[in-house]
Amino acid sequence: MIQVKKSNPLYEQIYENIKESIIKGDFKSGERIVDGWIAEQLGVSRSPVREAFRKLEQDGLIVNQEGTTLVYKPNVDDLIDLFEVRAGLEGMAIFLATKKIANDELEKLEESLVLVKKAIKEKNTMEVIKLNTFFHGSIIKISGNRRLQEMMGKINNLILLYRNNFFAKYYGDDVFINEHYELLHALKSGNAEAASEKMRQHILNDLEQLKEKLSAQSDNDL
Amino acid sequence: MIQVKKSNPLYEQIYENIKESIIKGDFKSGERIVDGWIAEQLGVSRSPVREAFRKLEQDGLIVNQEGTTLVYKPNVDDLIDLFEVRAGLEGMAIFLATKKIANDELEKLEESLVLVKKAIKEKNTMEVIKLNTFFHGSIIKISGNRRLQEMMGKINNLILLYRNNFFAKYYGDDVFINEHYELLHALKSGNAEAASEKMRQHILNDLEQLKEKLSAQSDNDL
DNA sequence: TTATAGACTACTGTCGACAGTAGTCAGACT
DNA sequence: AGTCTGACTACTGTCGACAGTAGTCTATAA
Repeated sequence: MIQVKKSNPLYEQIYENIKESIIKGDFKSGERIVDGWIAEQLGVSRSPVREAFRKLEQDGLIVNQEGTTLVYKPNVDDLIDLFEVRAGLEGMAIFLATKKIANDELEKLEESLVLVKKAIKEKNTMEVIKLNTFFHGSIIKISGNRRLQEMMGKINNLILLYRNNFFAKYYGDDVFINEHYELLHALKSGNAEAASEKMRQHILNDLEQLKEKLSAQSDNDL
Repeated sequence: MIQVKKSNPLYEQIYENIKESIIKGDFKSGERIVDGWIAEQLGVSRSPVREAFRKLEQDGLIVNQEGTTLVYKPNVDDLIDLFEVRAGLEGMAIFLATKKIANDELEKLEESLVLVKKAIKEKNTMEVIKLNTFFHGSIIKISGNRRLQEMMGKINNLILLYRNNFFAKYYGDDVFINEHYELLHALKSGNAEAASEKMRQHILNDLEQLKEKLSAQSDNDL
């Protein structure tokens, strides 16, 4: 069977492209972006760029303000909202995951916690973030709920945007590792309600720490 | 101060317009829709319609399939996912609401439950649905989390779409009223964790009932 | 009769153009 | 000097046009 890769429409490619640029920080938060500029830069007409804009708008990554469009600029209140939503969704994710997680998946999670302890000792921040993301991401995936995965993807983009702009290297205090162990334990024991409640608390704790950091460096007028 | 209403761009109006048409069922689930048709019908060009499409696509109300676009057709698996997400979000909503609900808001909720009992007795289905929606919607609003409200709005649209297409008159068994009383009680007592857990169970129970109805009338090939 | 090529059709994705508008700047008037 | 007016500019929203393509129908060939 011959397969031909028929490339995605431009507006899709441009959508992905801009999305990445925003998350990476190439387009800065609050900055203005103009369809014409991007069109010119990419050597295409404005139509597909505008269609990409509409998708980004719906993702919340760009905002329309009286005709001009700006890159989404997270503010503290919104960040809190996002974390709370995250707490709700991930709480549900682990609730579901508890009921269907396989042994090898449990082992992988446990391994990642061992690695994280090592990375913390070595002060390897990037590795810590990566493993932390892996831990949360795994549970979301194991939940098996596609909608939930999709929504968490979008939420994480927005939170990431915030972190990239203000706390590039932040990964919370090291208490999270203990909480991760507790989560793992709840997963093992099969107590979905307990796991869910722990996850919510874990994420809300993370939020509290973030808030403290925020008030500590409130010179960043958010 | 003179105020001039500068009307929204066409693509916004068209977006709202189509969204409503889909939810109301004027465009049927799974049906094909073509930008050109809508453009012609509205007497505009295809550009704003296409931009509206991109927004709808991001909402999940329409789906792109190899170049053609179809109205989203809910299937059972997806409905389950949606309900689980709903359970997560509304669980969080009541968790937050518990901590900030005012007395008059509690009273209004209680009133609505009294009215619902009456409506059930009178077999006034529309009224039951309306009050039920009010109960859940109030809690979401009281949570004060704008993101959560927004996301629940979209989820409810998708669920509504399902109901409109398959269970126009369904509102679950009457047990829900007892569960609503329990939720109210948890709200009053200020026990956020308990309220949250109850809400999740309440919604998952609702899902179970829906599933039963589904298998009962499985002639609807979803 | 079935299969195949060719014409026709309808739709998608993209383009370039244009009107309206908000903002900027320079020059004229007080 | 300050401010008002008008020209100029840049951007947004919308339009009509067109190429490419997938699907349908018809007529011809095996």
